[in-house]
Amino acid sequence: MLLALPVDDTSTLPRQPIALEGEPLTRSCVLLDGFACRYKLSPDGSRQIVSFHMPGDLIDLHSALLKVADHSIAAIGRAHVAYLPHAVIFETTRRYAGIAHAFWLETVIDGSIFREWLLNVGRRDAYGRLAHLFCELALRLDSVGLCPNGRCQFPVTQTDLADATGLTPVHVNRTMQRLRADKLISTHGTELRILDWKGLIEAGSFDPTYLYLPNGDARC
Amino acid sequence: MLLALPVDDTSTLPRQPIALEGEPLTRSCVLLDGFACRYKLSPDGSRQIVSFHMPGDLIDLHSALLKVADHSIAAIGRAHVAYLPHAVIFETTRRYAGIAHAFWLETVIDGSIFREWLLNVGRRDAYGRLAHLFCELALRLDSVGLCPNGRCQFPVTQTDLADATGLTPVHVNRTMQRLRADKLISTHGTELRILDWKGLIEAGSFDPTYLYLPNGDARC
DNA sequence: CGCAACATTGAGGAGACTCAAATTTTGTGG
DNA sequence: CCACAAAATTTGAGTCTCCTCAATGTTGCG
Repeated sequence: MLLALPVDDTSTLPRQPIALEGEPLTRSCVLLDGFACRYKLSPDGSRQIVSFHMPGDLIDLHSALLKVADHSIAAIGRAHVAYLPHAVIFETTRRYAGIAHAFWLETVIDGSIFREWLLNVGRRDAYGRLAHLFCELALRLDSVGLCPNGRCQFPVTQTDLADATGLTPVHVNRTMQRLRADKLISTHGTELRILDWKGLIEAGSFDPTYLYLPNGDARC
Repeated sequence: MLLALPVDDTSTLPRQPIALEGEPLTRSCVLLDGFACRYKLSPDGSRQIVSFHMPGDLIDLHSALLKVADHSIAAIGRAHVAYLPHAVIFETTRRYAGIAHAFWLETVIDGSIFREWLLNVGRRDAYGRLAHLFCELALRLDSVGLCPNGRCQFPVTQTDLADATGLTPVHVNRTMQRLRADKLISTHGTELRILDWKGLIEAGSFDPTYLYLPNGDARC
């Protein structure tokens, strides 16, 4: 549905920024293929990833209402993106109330995920944080058919995971070793496997309600 | 403007929950007077406050699009709230495109603040986290005239601050003593005073852009 | 005046960090 | 298909921020 709208451009990117904090905003990004993340930089140089995105995600729809970006977007691994001009978004919402509603809902769910991340970073230890994050990502991937049998392509590095969970890469590494030793997950190159859904959900005290997935929570 | 809409009810509350996670949603809350916060509970009982609210805030506008609440709302100290039925919200957005746009923008800014909080909790130490939080709250209060000369009524307890910053009350206490010793803030009962705006902004590496305040950032 | 909530203090422990180096994997070009 | 460089992962040792537990002041309110 989204792709039926006239998009501005399409491009492939290795691991580069797609949009930068502080830039004026004229269009939103649709992720066609690969992974991406949004992140903020603190003045001292450390990075906080605030969301991960997978194929089909309209990454920064909210930018349509803002003049300046408060965060950056970067590809993780290789990615394809399309650009949706804000003018198109507004024209569409003006014409179709249903789509306007859907866009608003998208923004609302975005906020719900941020709240859950806040709980994750603020109140869980490293083991729980990573378990929770893997639950979320695997479930979201599964909901678009990209995680059959608990296996998915997962180009996210341990440094990325550290920046998303508020930990250091070293500690992420040691914690993932525990997750593997406990037979909750395994990694083979860039492939991630969920070995024990139930255990992972418990380790991360994961409840998928906040994702508001249409097809529900088959795995939970 | 908002208060010209027909509201459902009004009530005063000591420190009780106004809305609970998991409840079905039929109306949104407008805070008329006092302070409130939104929070999530993790299964092990710890609490993460995800936002603070001050008079005039439409606290959970986003709930209009959701069937179930993913968080709770509680008053901090005494508070007055009005309830805005979702039906009224939808009728209004259907009739007035400008208000629909304003509502969506409200949701978008809400998300921007969550992203900044994620950076705060994930990437700053206790001293910076509290400094940043005080900057945000004082500036938001100032923008509605509730923090003249850097003084404001501030009924938020140290336990609340701990739940908002991902720290423990004990550590918040010790850190606030440092903020006071460094002459950045002072407290007198429930009154909070910003003694050194510049110092506080630097300590919290605070940049108010993410708040998208209409009247700008007089203090920064 | 007395209870309850809040703020403060102390001592000890643990999770996470820093720094630095080694090892493995990945990607690229010859 | 191999060699090399760059990136990512892994390991080790030592440190520090922040946490836990527990007790003691302090303030607000009925």
